[in-house]
This record gives sequence, C-alpha cells and structure tokens, in this order.
Amino acid sequence: MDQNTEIKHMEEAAYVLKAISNGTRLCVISLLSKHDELNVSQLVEELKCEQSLLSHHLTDMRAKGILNCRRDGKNCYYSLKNKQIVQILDCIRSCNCA
Amino acid sequence: MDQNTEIKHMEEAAYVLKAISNGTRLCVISLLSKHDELNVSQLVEELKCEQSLLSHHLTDMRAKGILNCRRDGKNCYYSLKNKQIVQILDCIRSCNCA
DNA sequence: TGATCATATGAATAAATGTTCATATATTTG
DNA sequence: CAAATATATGAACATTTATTCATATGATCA
Repeated sequence: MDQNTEIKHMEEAAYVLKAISNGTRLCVISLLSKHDELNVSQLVEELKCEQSLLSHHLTDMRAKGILNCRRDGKNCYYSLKNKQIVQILDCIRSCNCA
Repeated sequence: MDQNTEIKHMEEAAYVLKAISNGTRLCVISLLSKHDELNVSQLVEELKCEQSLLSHHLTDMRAKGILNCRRDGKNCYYSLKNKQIVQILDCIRSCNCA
C-alpha cells in the first residue's frame, strides 16, 4: 500500500475516532454495548446529561454511522450499528494508555 | 462500578482517543509501529508534513503519554510508548466502522 | 382538538484543535 | 567562534467541536 493510500486510510480512521472521542459519547457506546438499545430519556437519566446536548451527540454519531435509531411511539431507541466498536474501549484499557 | 466511576473512565479513554484522532497522528503511530523509532526528519519526509506542524503533534502526543523521545546528536528519535496502541487501528478496521 | 411528553433542530457562543510563520534552542562541524 | 542542521516553541489565526437556550416537530392521550 502506497503512502497516499495509507494517509487516506488514516484520515478515515480519524473520522471514526473523532466521532467517539468524547466522554459522553463513550458512555453512550458503553451503555449500548450492555443494553442493546436505549431511548433518549433512559440515556439522559443514566448520563445526567442535558437532553438537547445528548440529542446533538446522538444525531451526530448516527450521521457518522456509529449508531442506529428506531422510533417507537414517542420514544427513539438508539443502538450500536456495530457492536464491535466497544472493543476500542477494551483496547485502550489493555494498552493501559488510560 | 458505579456510574460516576464509569464516566471518569470514559473521560480518560476520551483523553487518549483525542490525542490520536487525527490523520497525521495516526500515520505517525502506524509508521512507528513498523519502525521502532524514527526521527523528525524521517517522519517529515514520509508524511510530507511541515516540520513545525509535525513537531507540534509530536510534542503533544509525547506530553500525553503516547510517544517517547530520545535525542541522539542533532536528531530526536520518537517511538511508541506502548506498541499495543496500534491495535486501535486494527480494531477500527475489523469493526469496519471505517 | 388541545395539552403533554419525547426528541430534534438551529443559532449563538464557548472552548478545543489544527495550522502557519517567525524565531529560538541545541548540536555538530569547519 | 561562526555557520549549518535538526528540532522546538510561541503567538496569531482558522477551523472544528461542545454547549446552551429557545423553539420546533411528532406522537399520544384526554
């Protein structure tokens, strides 16, 4: 793989990482790895995060392909598009970078 | 683990992720995972990145515990503090998030 | 239909990150 | 010591990301 392709790949990886490099967003990922799906109110409650702020995070993560969303009546249930993403957390732990 | 501890952990993980969520920085990590150590000129050459900009990135990654640095004469050789960090790249690939 | 609940959106602002440029520091070499 | 090379630093500015607030939308229910 040539250097230009490599750089492009790294930019793509950075795009994903940026979408999750935030305490609140990682908490969402961690919760959704344990609960399959949760609605916004449940997340607001768990995370003690303001509704509107969380909504912005969720909307953006969804737009970037991290989350799925399904509406059921008044509620919107979010889930991980790819459960494996939580491995990044395990990875950081095992790297004891953090 | 209670929710507050969890949030703290996620903030720490986010701190590490933020330090690497950038195309240039990921390229540095990728290169250093293959080369053990490289000096700044070599990295500038490989990455076609301006010296001063790269230096800022390197200094910051070092400050945040991602990189090591050792001076040998006029040169500064950078290396990964923990080689395992490159697994985050594998992880993203395998999640085909990117 | 109007009230209420759940969630999203947009605009304004704040804070963090990235980039550039000029210049400083450290090391070697003539 | 002066010049050259390698790297770092600081300030200014640009761009991105996070946060807040007010309000909109969509769904249910009386």
